[in-house]
Amino acid sequence: MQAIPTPTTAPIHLRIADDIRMSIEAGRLSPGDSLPSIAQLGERWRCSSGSVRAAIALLKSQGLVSTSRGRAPTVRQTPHRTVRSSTRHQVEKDAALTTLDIRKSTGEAETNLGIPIAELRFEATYEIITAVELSEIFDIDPTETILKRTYSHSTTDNTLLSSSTSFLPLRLVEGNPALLDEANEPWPGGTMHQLSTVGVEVMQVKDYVTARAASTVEQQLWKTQDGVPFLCCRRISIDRQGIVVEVSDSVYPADRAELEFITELRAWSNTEREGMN
Amino acid sequence: MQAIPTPTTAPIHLRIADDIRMSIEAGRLSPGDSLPSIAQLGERWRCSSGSVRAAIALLKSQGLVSTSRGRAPTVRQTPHRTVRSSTRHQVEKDAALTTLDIRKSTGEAETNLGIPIAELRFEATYEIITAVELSEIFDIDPTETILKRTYSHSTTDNTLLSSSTSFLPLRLVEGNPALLDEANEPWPGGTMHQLSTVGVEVMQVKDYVTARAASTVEQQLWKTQDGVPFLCCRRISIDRQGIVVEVSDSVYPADRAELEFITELRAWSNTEREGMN
DNA sequence: GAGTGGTCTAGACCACTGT
DNA sequence: CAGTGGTCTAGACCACTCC
Repeated sequence: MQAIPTPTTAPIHLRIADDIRMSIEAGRLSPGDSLPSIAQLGERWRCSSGSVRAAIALLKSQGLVSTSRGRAPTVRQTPHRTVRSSTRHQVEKDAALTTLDIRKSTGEAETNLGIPIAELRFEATYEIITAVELSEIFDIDPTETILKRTYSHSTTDNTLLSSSTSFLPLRLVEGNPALLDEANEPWPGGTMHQLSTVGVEVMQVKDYVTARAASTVEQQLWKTQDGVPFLCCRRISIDRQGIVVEVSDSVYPADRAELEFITELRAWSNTEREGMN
Repeated sequence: MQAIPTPTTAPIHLRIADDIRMSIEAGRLSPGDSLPSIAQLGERWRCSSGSVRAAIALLKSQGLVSTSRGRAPTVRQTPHRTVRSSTRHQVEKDAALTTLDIRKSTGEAETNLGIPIAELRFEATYEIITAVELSEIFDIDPTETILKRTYSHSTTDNTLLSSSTSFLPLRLVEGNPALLDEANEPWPGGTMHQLSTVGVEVMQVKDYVTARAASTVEQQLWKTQDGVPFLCCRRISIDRQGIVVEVSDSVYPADRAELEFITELRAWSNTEREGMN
């Protein structure tokens, strides 16, 4: 990550972008500050506006700069990241066996996204599909049926705030018809309680995290800026018998989200500790 | 994520990009396939090559398409993702109290990046800094000293394969002078064993994961393509007394890495389970 | 209304790939 | 060598912001 000076033989738009990037990293430009206008940069670097635009476009795709019509480019303001913790798994499990009131209130704590509830829209859609690619992960036949549930929260002006998809083998949940009706959402206590109604206790949760660039549609739905990637999280829930009972996919705009995972380690025994060094 | 048709009033480069994206998502174009050349697309859409270039640039920044000089653009091949599991934390802790031979071999298993060892270059650099922004997380004075250690693996042709930075309060480790000499790296057994030599047992590890777009320098160092974001992982290790003993930052190109975190849940007691319904 | 960025064009030159 | 993408220019028109 050392500072390799951009060679003077490099394309002009890369040299311009590098110069601006260095100004930002050195603190000569702070978040919110305006850059020189494209025309001014073109004069300073003695090049056409097209080359300056290419430089600005690069910085936008790297998340360093924002632009909008009629205003000079600005150094991007990064929003605060909300932490989502894996401790929710245990909290939800603990709440699953409590009263309706407690389940309701823990659910509300979870969906607190810093927006007044009145301006929040919740949506849940149920659909029955065949396993196909999910058959491997559930270890079932590709022709078996699966309940696919999609959840989202958005503001009243249609900005997505959360989005996830959950898959449950239909055979597992059809014992309780209430679990097949999306009108029962939001279900107090969430999936952990839903599964408890058909005798399933989740003992282990595996989270798989990666990231990818945003598509144009995602940028519109979440109202994210250029250069903001998405975190993709696949959660696999496993029951007492080691059977995969739920698979859930979530996405988070990476400029607003941070995922916390806590690993408790087994203590060294005293005899081991004595032999240390 | 539904298919909103791009309006015919939208800029031409967005319509072109959307059309190509739909062809890829519908499977009419498979990874590795060539797209029409920029000139051909310009004829088909009756627009200048500049607009087609803008469309292709957008698809590149979204990770869908690759280009290189002299060849038509192609649908990008996604490399396989290597899983890095949080179970390593326990494995390293268990190994810390074993023999030198076992510690060496578990270390080798960890650094197996699918590259012959002979073509792998390991680098470790030690440096002593003052805490400044890290003082809060370590709960120490900003003027206290910290051992900063940077690690990297690269191929013989200078492509980064792994990169991480570790911070240890100097006061914690200066009891063992061997811990202050980078010539002792790679240390068999890693940080867990190093800490054991000064009587520290890590009981809890917290991982914080987010992502951001790649900078130009990172793209060169890791030889990643446009549109590949980086996963950023901050690991905080906590000892028996609840004190933060290590902070470690790692980055991973998101097209090659997937992080696994396993959460074991406490069982419901039998009396609780009987009340289920 | 002056200044800004966004879109688009037509054309030039260069570097690289394949045959 | 023909065809490809990468860089760069000069200029046009439009949409938007701010004074």
